[in-house]
Amino acid sequence: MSEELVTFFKALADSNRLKIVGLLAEKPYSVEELAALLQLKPSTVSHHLSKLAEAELVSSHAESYYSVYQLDQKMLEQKSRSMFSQTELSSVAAEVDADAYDNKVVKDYSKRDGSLKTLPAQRKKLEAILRHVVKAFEMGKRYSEKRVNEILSQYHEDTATLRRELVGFKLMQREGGGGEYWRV
Amino acid sequence: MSEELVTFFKALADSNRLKIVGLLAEKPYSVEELAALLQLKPSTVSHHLSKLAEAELVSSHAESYYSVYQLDQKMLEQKSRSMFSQTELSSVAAEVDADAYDNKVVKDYSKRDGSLKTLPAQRKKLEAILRHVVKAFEMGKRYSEKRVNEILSQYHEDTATLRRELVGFKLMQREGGGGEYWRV
DNA sequence: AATCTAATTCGATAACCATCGAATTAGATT
DNA sequence: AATCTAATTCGATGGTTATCGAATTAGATT
Repeated sequence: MSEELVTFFKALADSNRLKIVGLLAEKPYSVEELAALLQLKPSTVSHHLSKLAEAELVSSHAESYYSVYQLDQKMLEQKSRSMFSQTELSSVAAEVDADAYDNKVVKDYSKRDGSLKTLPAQRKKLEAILRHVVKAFEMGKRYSEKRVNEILSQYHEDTATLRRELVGFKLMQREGGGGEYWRV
Repeated sequence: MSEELVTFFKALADSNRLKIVGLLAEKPYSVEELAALLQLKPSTVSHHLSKLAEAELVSSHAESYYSVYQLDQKMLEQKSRSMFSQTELSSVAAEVDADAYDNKVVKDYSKRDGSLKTLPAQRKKLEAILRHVVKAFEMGKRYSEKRVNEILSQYHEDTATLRRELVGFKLMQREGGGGEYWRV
């Protein structure tokens, strides 16, 4: 889950919190000192520190009256190294529904009964539609051109175009002369 | 100015924008495609992309109907390398008023007339007060103990403690026998 | 030229969040 | 034990921002 990454960036997406990190990079400070330096109230600084702690960027220990906060340098280095690694980025991308685009195109171009209003002019959208349409054919089964047209006609009257494009986009194949089609 | 850093982190501090970055890491996408994939409206995605562009994380070019956005990998690498460098961190810290802590302590312990309500019990605060008090003495000039007490008395009646602590914290020095003091 | 299509901009709304002050808690000093 | 101090928590408030729908713009296709 990329929740952790969001927490990390949110923690640093505030100028006062960045200043806190900058100060703690020099040496540890108590809440009171930070508040005085940043000219904020202790309660506000406490709030900021809890956000930084949630991202594991700082930790604290008691020291007489004070709770002294220090920067977790390890975390900082680790994050800056791994943050934009290929694995990290693709794990974030993995969270999106890869079919959402096709689904939307199909939805936009379909009528209530499942037939198509029109055939999209744009290649990408046409391809999405064809990926949908081709599901009407069973894998490994052979169809005559007549049967193909019957099936396609439930989507759109222009079965010739659909048939041609399905082959063109290599979603179906046609045997040289016999006029037999199959899904690939 | 750390404004740039804040912009950078703010740009990534949103889960949908992170997903966009994750997707663009694979390949370029149009606004419409991103909107379908994230199940957001194009106007919303446009908004997100403009934030990412402001941080120079993405750029776009027109392509037929679409404006196709791509990730600026250079920027990503550069940022992840320099983000937490010592120079970057200390430049952020440099924006805070280093005297703000002393000023606050002095303010908290001073009455309207400039004299001190009490002497702080905590070392750090006492030190801040002493750094303030010592300014009443000219650099390079010598003072008799009697004169020192006169000057200190405008801050607090316990001149003996003040005098002793000023020497203890090495803000003033005292000649062995003669009883002369000077600021250091 | 007329028409589409996608992108952007704008205004409105709801959710989020930084900040504060007051009240409470935790802990140390006396 | 009583008192003091700093930290935290809580509630309220004002400012920010993610999201949407409508209107507009920019550009390509016909």
